[in-house]
Amino acid sequence: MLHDIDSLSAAVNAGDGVPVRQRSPCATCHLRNEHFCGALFGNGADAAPRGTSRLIAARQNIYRAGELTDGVLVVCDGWAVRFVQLPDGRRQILSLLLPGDLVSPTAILERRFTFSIQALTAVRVCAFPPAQLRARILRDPAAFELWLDAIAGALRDAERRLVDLGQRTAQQRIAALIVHAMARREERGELDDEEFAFPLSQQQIADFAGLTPVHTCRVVRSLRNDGICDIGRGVVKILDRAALSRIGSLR
Amino acid sequence: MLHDIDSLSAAVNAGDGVPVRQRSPCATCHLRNEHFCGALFGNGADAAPRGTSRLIAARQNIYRAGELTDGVLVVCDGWAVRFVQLPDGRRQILSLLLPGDLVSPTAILERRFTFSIQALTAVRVCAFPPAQLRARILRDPAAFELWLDAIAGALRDAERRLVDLGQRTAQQRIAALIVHAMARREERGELDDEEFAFPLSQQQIADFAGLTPVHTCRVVRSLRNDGICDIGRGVVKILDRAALSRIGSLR
DNA sequence: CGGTACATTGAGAAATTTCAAAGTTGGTGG
DNA sequence: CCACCAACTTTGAAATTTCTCAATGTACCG
Repeated sequence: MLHDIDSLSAAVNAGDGVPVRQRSPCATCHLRNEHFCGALFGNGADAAPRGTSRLIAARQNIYRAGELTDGVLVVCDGWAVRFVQLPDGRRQILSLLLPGDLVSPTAILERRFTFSIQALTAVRVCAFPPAQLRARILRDPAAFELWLDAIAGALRDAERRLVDLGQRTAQQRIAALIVHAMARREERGELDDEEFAFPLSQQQIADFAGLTPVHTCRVVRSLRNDGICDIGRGVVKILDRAALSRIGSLR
Repeated sequence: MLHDIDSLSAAVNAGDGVPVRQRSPCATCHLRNEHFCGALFGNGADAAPRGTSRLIAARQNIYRAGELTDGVLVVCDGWAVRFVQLPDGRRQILSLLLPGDLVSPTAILERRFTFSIQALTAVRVCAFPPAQLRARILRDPAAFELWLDAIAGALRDAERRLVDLGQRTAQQRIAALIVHAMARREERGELDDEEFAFPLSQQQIADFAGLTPVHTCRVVRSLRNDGICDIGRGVVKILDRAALSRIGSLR
C-alpha cells in the first residue's frame, strides 16, 4: 500500500496540484471486487453506475462543508479524514477514510454536508451519480441491503466514537485509534507487520481524539516510553500488541 | 405532556411493575398522524404494520444490550434514554428518546444492540414487526425515503454529539442538552413556556455529557447562579434564553 | 418514621490546556 | 550540496478543568 501511495503522489504532482479528472477507471480498479465498488457499482451488471475519479494531493481538501458534492464519493486510494471545523478554528475528526470507504452513506439523500474532507496522503476518490445509485437501491434488494448495512455501520461507528470521547482517557483514545487502524489493515488482508503506515500528524491525532496537540505529544511519548507503540514519521511500530489492545480496544 | 406522564404512571402502577401488553392501540394514539406512526405505520393504508404496545415504569429498562428485541420500537409517551454500559459500570447516554422517536432506525436490520434503553418517566413504547416494515419500505418509495431520513438524522445527531463531546466544555455540553430539549419541545408545538418538564437526574445529565455527577452538580449550580437556567426537581426554568443558547447551541 | 435515592459541599489529586520557546524534519531552490 | 523555510515535534511551567473521595444535607415514598 505504501508504494501505491507513492506512485499516486507522483501522479498528483505531475498534475501540479490541480485535481485530475478521469472517466470511470473502475474497470481496472483494484477495489472493484471488494466493498461497494464491487457489490454495488459494478461487475458487469447492466446498469451499473459509472463514476468519475479525481486525484487530490496530500493536505488538500477533497470537500468543503456546505458546498455541493459532485456525487457519492468513494475513496479509492490513500487516507483521508472527515472532520467538522468549528468557528474558533478547532477541528473534530469524525472518521478516518481508507481505501474502499464510502465517504457518507447519506449522500444519496443530501448533496451538502456539515463536515469537510481532507486528504492525508495523495488520494484518489471516485464520484458516482446519486440518482443512479438511488434507483439501483430501490430496484435491487441486495443493493438496498448493502446500503442499509453501510449506514448502520456508520451509525455504529459514530456511536462507538461517542462513547470513546465521553468516557475514556486521552491515552485510551489514542490507543483506540491505533487499534482501529490496525484492525482496518488486517481486515483488508495486508501484511500483519509490527510496523505500518500511519500518516496522521500529532495535530490530526489530537483532532481525532478531542485533545490538544501538546497533550497528544506527551501521550504519544508515554506510549513510546512504556514500550506499547511508537507513533511517528508517518508510521507506527507496535511494540506490545497485547498491552496496546488492552488499553485501546473499546468495551 | 406532564399530565400525560402522570396518568401513564397511574396505569403502570396499576400493572404493578409487570410490563402491560396491549394489541395495537395505534388507532387511538395521539401520535398516529405525526412522525413515523403516521407516515410509516398507518393511516388506513391497506397493509399498515400493526404494533404491540408496552408500558414501562420509570427507571425500568425497556431493553437490555445483547438481548433480542421484540421489534422496531417507537416511544409513544414519556422520556427514555439510549445508553451504553461500560464494564466498569459507567454509562454513556447516546440519545434522549422523546414521544414519537424511533428507537433505532437500524432495527430493521438487526435485532440485537450494544446499547440499552431505560425509561426516565413512565413510558409507553410500541413494537412493530421488522419484516413487515422492511417489506413496506421496499414496496413504497415514500416509506423508503422516510426511513433513509430517519437513519440520516440519527447519524447526523450522533456526529453532532461526537463534536460536542470532543470539543466543548462541561458547561457548554450541559447547556446544549437543555437547548436540545427545548428545541424538541418547540418542534412538537408545546407551550413555549419558561419552565418545562426535564426528568433527568444529575447522574443522568452527567452520563449524557460524559461528566462526573459531582462536577455536573457544580456546573448546574453555576448555571443557576449565573442566572442562565435552573435545572432541578424534574423541571428546568429558562432564566436567560439568549445566554443559554449562546452557550449551548452547537456551531 | 425510616429509608433510599438524589443533591450538595469541601479538599486535594489528576488530567488536560495554555502559552511560549526551542529543537527536528523534510522538501525546495540556489 | 547547502541553506533555508515551513510544518511538525518536543519541552517546561503554570493555569484550568475535571475527577475522586468522603461526608453531609434533602426530598420523596411506602
